Parts: sequence; C-alpha cells; structure tokens
Amino acid sequence: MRERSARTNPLTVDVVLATAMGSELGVLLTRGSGERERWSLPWRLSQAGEIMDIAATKVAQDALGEPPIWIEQIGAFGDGKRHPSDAEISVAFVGLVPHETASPRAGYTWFPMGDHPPLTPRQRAMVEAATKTLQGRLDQAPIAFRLLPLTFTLSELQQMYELLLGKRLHKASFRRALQAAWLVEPTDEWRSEGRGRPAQLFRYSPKKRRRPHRGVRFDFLYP
Amino acid sequence: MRERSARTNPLTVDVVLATAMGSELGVLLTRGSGERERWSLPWRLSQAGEIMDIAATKVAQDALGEPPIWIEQIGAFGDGKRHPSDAEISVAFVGLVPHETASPRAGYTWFPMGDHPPLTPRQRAMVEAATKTLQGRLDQAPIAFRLLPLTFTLSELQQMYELLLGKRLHKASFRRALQAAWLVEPTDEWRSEGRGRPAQLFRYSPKKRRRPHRGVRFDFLYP
DNA sequence: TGACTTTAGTCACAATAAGTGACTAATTCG
DNA sequence: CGAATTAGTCACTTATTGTGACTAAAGTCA
Repeated sequence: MRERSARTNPLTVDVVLATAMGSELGVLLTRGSGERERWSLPWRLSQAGEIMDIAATKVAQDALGEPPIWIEQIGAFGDGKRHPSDAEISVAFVGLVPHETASPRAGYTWFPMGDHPPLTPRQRAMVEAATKTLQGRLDQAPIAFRLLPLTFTLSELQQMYELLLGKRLHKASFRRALQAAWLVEPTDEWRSEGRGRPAQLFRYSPKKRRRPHRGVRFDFLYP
Repeated sequence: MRERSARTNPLTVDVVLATAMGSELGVLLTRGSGERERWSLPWRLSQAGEIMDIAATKVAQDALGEPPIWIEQIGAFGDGKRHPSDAEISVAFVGLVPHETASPRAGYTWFPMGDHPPLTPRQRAMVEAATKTLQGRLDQAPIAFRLLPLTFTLSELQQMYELLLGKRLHKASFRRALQAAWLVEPTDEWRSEGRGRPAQLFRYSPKKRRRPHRGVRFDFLYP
C-alpha cells in the first residue's frame, strides 16, 4: 500500500480475505504502517498494465505470506463512497484462506466478518458484497472445501456449510446430497476428537460431473 | 463517447444491452460517429465523482432513447486486453430491453449475441460475461420477464426461458413451478396468434415470497 | 359443415429428491 | 461397566419434478 496519489492512478485493488474462525467467518484487516487509528481492507494502487487478479493475489500475499487458495472478483466500487486512498474506483476481490494457513503478517489481524471495526463506506460495501458472493457461489464453486484444510471430517464440512448458509442442516440429508455429487473421497485416516466415535477424514476430489438437468427455478426475490 | 484520453481518465463504462430477437438474444453495437469500420459496445469515459450505474444508464439512454428496464454491473475488465479507448480498465454492465422498446438510434444496431461482428478482446469478454451473468441470475431476478413486454402469454415466457437456458422445458412442469412462485397474474385479455386456441395474457406481478428452505446443493462444476 | 391441424391449458401418475427420526458404532468419562 | 458423546447409516414419509395424455378453442380446407 502506497501513499495517496489519486491524481496519477485513481484505481485501487482491494481484497476481502476470508477464513473460518471457529464458528464464524473472519475477514483480514490492516492498520497499515504509520497510519492513523483506522482499519482497512488490504489494498494497493493498480499499476498500469497489471492484471487485476494478479494484483489482488499480491495484495493477499503481502498480508499472509502466501496466495489465497481461491480468489474471485466481486466488482468495481465507486459511487463517491470514501476509500482509504482517494481513488475514484476500487476493484474488489474475495479470497479464501484455509484456517491453518491463515497466519497474518505484522499489522494484519483477523476480525469476525459480522463484527469488525468501522471501515470506510466503500470498503464496508465490499465486505457485504463479499459475504453475498460467497453465499451465492456456495453451490457453484467449492467455497466450503477451500476454507477447510486438505483433509476434513464430514461433520466439519457440514459445519462449514451451516456457517456459510447461516442455518442448520440435517446430517443424513447433507451426506446423501454429498454422496450424489461425487465430490469427496475417503482417506484411510481417522481423527479422534475427544469424546465420541472417531471420524473418518475425507479429501475434496471431484469425480464425475452430475448434470442437474432440472427444470426452471423461480427462486427470487424480485424486483 | 468521446475521444481517447486515457491520460486524464483511464476508466470507461461499457454496456452490454440485450434484447430478445425472435429466437435468440440480441446485443446492441455501434460503429460510433466518425470512426473506422469497427463495431463496439456502447461506452463512455467515466467522469470524476459520477456514479457508475448512472453512467451506464446514460450510455444506454444515448443508444436507445430510454433507459434499460434492468441493469446490473458485471465487473471490471482490464488485463491488458484492448479497448476502443485506451483505458486501462473498463467497468461493464448488462442492461435489458424489451423487444418493443428496442429501437436503436442512428449508428446503433442489434446483432445476434452469438454471432456479432468482431470486437476488441476486452469487449468480447464482456459480452461473454454478460451472457453468463444473465443465465446465472435467471432464477434470482426476473430477467425473462424484463425482456418481455408488459403482458405476455405463458408460452412466450416459456420460450424466453428456453432461449436463455438453451434447452427445452416441459410445459406442465414449467407452469406448475410458475404457479408455485406467485409471480404472474392473469389479465382479462386473450391473444389469438393465427392457428390454435387463443392464449391468455399475463403480467409480471410478484405476490408473495416463497422461501426456498431447501438444504444444500452441490451443483458445481469445480474446481 | 365437418374432419384435421395447431396451439393452449390441465391432469394424473410415475420417478426423484429431500426431510426426518431412529438406530448402530466407537470412543471417553467416571 | 454404564452413561454420555459424536459418527455414520437406514428406512420411511413427504415434497418436488418429469412426463404423456387428455380436453379446449381456434384455423384450414375439402
């Protein structure tokens, strides 16, 4: 992150980095180096000719030491809302980081996504949009899998879905749907988590495509 | 659209205007005023402090005389791909226009979305992304309804869905799902379209929300 | 006019998919 | 050992979707 210089480049790339923090999502914020008492999303000025996805990955890498395991553009935000830079427009990305990997560098801290320090209006809009993007993509991309370590128990996977969807799921239904989708494969490892029966570990390993040749759905939400 | 002046403002707002052209979607292109033999999406340079949605609406209005009935941002496109301007970044929107309204001003022409004259790589990417956005939002927003006139027959609505989805639908299933969603209301008009039995006209008039309290779906598509 | 064609609109049944409670299994705790 | 706890599965019920066939209201044409 450099000094404000909106005159030469009125464009920033901002990244909403998300991880699973226990029972809720976390977002990574930074107070910057010598800046005043104000948290912000990690960002950088866009450089001429630079590919935006790569810029976003670099922003994440500066914050965490390694690139996020999944990243996607959310959109362009402008509309007069303020930003830590004076950039006219900021292009926002969401990045996912498994909790293991998620050790931030100095100056960066994880906050609960639903309860973080105040941000500028523009960046607040980005965090909200990121949450929506994640929820919306949940059944189109392996969001939940990317937030988990390489191997995980089915209960952990279900909890991740519950966290992202914000509602409880029935165990048997969840597993039945998961089986039908051919997305996980058992390892030969088991994990004993204190009390109950040990759980088998699985890994994300999509096998065959199941074509959802369903009809139409009218699931909106207007207008 | 003004002359190229990427130095002062390296950002454009581009709009993919879509309409239903008989049995396929149409996209609006322009050859500009004094420009060389090259078609392009309608666009304009972003002005400081201007709200992007409004800029996009203006672009559409310049092209059609009235604003699109629905508009949504697709995202920011850059990545070194060329653009009619020399802008570093372009923010793209999709706009929907019912076929009735769709009389373009001089210099603008509708082309089939699947078979249009060559565009710059960046704008080609926008058209592709617009198609995906429309398909993806089809069950979350009244895309099909917005492409139809205010009143329409259920067969027309089904054909619009078939067009957007790229597959045939079963009449009984389609109507059953539509009824369950409480989205249309019959008018007292009927339309006789030549041969068969006249069809009743309906209008889009969403009544009550049905909450899809479904479980999870694993509909991806990787990775 | 009346048989045939064409499109609209609906029904009933079959096939799938999803919701749910109860059951068995493998551990720890005391 | 027995209760508590978590994993994993089954079987049954209920909801949703797929599908062909049916009735209705036009036009066409001999």
